[in-house]
Amino acid sequence: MPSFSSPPNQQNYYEEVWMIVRKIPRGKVATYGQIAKMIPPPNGVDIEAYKAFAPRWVGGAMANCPDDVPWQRVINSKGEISERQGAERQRLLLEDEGVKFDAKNKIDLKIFGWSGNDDAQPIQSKLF
DNA sequence: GGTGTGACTACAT
DNA sequence: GATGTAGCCACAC
Repeated sequence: MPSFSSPPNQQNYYEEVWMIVRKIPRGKVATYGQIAKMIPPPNGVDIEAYKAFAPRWVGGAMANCPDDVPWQRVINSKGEISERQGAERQRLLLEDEGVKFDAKNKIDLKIFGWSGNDDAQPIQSKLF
């Protein structure tokens, strides 16, 4: 596997990515950039560099994710599945979860996009 | 130690 | 909206 990251720090970063991905509720999807923004850059990494490459690190995390991580819920910023081996299975898994694809095989992030707070469905009577 | 590359994104044209 | 380009990390060869 390519694995453009192996150091302990990066492995730890991977675990953070997986933790967030596991938090994505069924029927919702998140983008690489969205996940990247939820995770602070590792120590020693410039924020600018992180901002530019974090999405790829998330992609690397997905490439090495355990089987219990719903990697299929992680897509690119366009709301489409990044083509690769297994992309077909990814679409099937998402459809099985209730995620709908449009004519262009794209997902409407306005509907299925994950805000990052799965336990805050009621906008009322929550914190604040 | 230079070069290519990877499940990306944002901005410009 | 579809292309093209910049951004700039870590790894394999």
